[in-house]
Amino acid sequence: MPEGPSIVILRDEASIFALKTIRSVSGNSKLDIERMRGRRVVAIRSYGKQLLFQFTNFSMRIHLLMFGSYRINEEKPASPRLRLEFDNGFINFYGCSVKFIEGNLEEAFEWAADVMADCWNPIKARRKLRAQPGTQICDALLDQNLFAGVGNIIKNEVLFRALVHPENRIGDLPARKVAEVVREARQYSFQFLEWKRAYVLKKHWLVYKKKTCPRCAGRLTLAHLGNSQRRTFFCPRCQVKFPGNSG
DNA sequence: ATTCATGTTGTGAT
DNA sequence: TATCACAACATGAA
Repeated sequence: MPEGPSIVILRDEASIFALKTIRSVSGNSKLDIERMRGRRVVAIRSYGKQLLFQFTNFSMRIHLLMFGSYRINEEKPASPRLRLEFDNGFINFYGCSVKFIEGNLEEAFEWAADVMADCWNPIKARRKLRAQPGTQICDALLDQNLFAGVGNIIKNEVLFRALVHPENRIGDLPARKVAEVVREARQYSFQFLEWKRAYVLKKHWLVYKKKTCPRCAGRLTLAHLGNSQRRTFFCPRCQVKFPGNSG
């Protein structure tokens, strides 16, 4: 479920509750979720992997983590962490993290860092990457301050599409390659969104959970790489490792 | 049946 | 003080 494009789909589905008033609140969240009762939803937004219900002086943030789920106008046999009821229906969230964000939402996030956002700023992303030459590119793609919304599937697919070996340090990549990774991060995320909407995402994976390189037909490598130690699928033949200058 | 994974946060140790 | 390893949460697929 929960990489940026999936949250965009959730946001769109939840948008039937934008500008509506919350009539009833329940759930097993330990927070003071009652504070939302009677309040009007000013906007339903997303930032990276987070869904946001914006109210007048605060916002409520849902993060589905790895296995969180939701239902709109539909029950499922589990107790919701949070349930919001409106005049036109309800939404349930399960197994997720709920948080309140006080004050102005505009200042709460760097909106231009969200790969799905209209205001996504690739130049800023490149500048931030350049500022950390020692970081491995596989870690950089998962850094939500650099690429909010990019998760492990997108990471793997982007690196393959750009033909970049995951263990390259940013400082060893030619500027053109850095730009390509940034461009692919945005482009593939939207491709992911379209395929997910059409329920055909998985069949379009080129390396994630795959065994064979679609380009050279060689065996793909699976390793837990980078600081994050997340699963990384890559073709050791097609994805280039650029030489560092320290040897 | 058991293990693992599309993710993040908090805690306690070092 | 900073960094790090680990636990916790939750659920479906292999």
